[in-house]
Amino acid sequence: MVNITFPDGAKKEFDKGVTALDIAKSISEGLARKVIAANINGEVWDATRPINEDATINLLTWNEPDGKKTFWHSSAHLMAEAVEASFPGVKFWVGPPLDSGGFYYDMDLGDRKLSEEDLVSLEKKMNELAKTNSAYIRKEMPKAEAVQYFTEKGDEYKLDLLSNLNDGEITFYTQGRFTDLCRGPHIPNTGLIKAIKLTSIAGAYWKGDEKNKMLTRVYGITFPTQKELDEYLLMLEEAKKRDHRKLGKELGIFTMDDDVGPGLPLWLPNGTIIIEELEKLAKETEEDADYKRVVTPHIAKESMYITSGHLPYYQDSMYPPMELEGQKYYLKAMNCPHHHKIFAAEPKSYKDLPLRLAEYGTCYRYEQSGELFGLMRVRCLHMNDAHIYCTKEQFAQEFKAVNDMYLKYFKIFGIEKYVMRLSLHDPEKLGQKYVNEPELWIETEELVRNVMIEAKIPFVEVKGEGAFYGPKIDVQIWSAIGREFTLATNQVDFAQGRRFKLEFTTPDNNTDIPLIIHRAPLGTHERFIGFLLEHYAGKFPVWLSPLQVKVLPISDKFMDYAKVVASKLKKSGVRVEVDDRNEKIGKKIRDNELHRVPYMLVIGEKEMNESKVSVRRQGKGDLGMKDLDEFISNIKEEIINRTNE
RNA sequence: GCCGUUGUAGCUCAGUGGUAGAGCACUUCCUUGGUAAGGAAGAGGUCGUGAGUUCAAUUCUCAUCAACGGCUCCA
Repeated sequence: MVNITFPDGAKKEFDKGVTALDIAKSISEGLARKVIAANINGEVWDATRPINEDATINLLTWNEPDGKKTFWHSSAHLMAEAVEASFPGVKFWVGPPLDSGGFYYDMDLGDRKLSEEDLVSLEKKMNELAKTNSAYIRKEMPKAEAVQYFTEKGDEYKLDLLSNLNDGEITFYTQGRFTDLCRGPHIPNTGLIKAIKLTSIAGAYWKGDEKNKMLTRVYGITFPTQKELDEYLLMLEEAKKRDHRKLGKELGIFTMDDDVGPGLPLWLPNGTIIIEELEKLAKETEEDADYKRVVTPHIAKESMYITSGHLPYYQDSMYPPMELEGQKYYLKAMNCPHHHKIFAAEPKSYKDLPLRLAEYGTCYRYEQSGELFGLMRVRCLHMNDAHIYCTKEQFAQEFKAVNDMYLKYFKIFGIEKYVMRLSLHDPEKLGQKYVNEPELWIETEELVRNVMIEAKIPFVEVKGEGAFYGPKIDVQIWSAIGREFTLATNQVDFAQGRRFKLEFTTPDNNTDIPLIIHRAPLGTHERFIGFLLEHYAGKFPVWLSPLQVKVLPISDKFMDYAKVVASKLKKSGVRVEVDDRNEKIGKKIRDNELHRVPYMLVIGEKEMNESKVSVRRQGKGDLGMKDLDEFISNIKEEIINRTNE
């Protein structure tokens, strides 16, 4: 007998060799039908795997993340079975579930290419195979036997996987006619997979290394019911409507032009208003925090980027140099070297520190063509940049002050869905991707970690995401279609101060090198506005909205009064236009609702006679008649307070 | 940069080996209408670009550019 402990602490005895599925059945048939896998002593197991020792059990269904993952991983196997049936000789690499939902499988199809039609027929095949209710059968295998199996098959990919596994930890899974080397776990049988959608075909480098062969990756998603698949597809449609590329065009925010070049957005008048509002916010905030503004050129000589160390570490991301008078000049990809030169322009004392130099700097980065993505990833960017030069003693407070500034901004914009990431170096890439100062790395990373812990700001740590000159706190966000980006960043730099020979005189009349904080709480205009478009679904709060009020006369009899209203608003500093088209009021409302104009003022006979306006709020409808002066003072307050509605 | 897909009017999209169509937007006219589309007429495209095949190419082939979905890389 084995003792099974349930999540609520209840204990029960079962025969040795009992499975999670048996246990579920002992509770109810309904539950047993829903069980996907089970957490046994903290490890996710097949629901059909015999339990031979006392254990704690947590039955996993579709409602648990691990249940979903198991479901999708098994779906990947089902897809592989369909692929193998359709394309004999195909070799598989790995087929994991995705945190964001669904799964993929990487495969080597030789010279064959998959088309969209292939996906449709594969889906059909998968549905047929699912209906066979084939069990996923687990089998342990000695390493030698496994190696022999794949050697005979000529499967170099699975042999590569096996080379990292030890004897005794190798398992195979078989469902229907498909057998795969797999750690598992899997769902009990294919019949649980009721709704299948293969979403896309893509190339993916083997082991994620661009030097390796490119495999074919097929993405898909599955659900236990058709309804859930339909809902998922609907959700994708909705997400596409939020896409900043679509909204940016509809709302006249930015445009791209082939003659200007890829990744070089042109900011239209509406977008420029948003830029100017953001800069106003940044300048106010930075002035409050005792930053000093500077302005620097867009280019610099090669020698500066040799000094900074950017050329060895960053050259691939910079536009190639132009040669003038025997000198090479680079377009700047970052503002820091220019700012360091400003620091160095005059001798500094400890009394000058912390020195905070701020600039909305224009930078150019030669991003690889395939990486460009609307406004989120571009080649010309305007960075909410500043560099803080401080002593080691001042560092913690300065770094924390930057974090506080982030949080203050995020509150203004109502940004809640983000992850703070402590981005660390990768010791294996010291000297290549990261300056070769192992002790300084550890020391600085600890410094940053402590600031975060003391500030009680939750964060995750990721190795290999640091800047070449030091660790950083990145704010990670997700675009409407689920792509991850760094929105804002707060970086420590222990390297460039020394490289630029930046010094200050200490109280005891010695010299020391400042620590440098690189920070961009509002990231770049490009990415930030791209993000805001999606965050607000185009419905900017009044203070940010390119057009704040549209005056809608019922007919042109009221045009003169409409113009008086508009001119009063304009004099109060409100961005306003009159809809003077020869259209009915319903049409005017519809068009301005679609353009996300926050306030519409309907003007007719009543309003004209009483010096009033009928206020309509975008997305909310008619708010009723108000005195014009009352409306003006309300909206001005909303603008000044940067009310986030 | 790599793999795949796409490229027709300002936007969304039909379509064809014999020099192109719809809806919306736009212009003009009628209409002067009270909270999400009033009516009519009109204008607008050398079908991404370049070459090839053909009597004939927007349609077939190749190249190239760009966008999109991924991979790699990053604010």
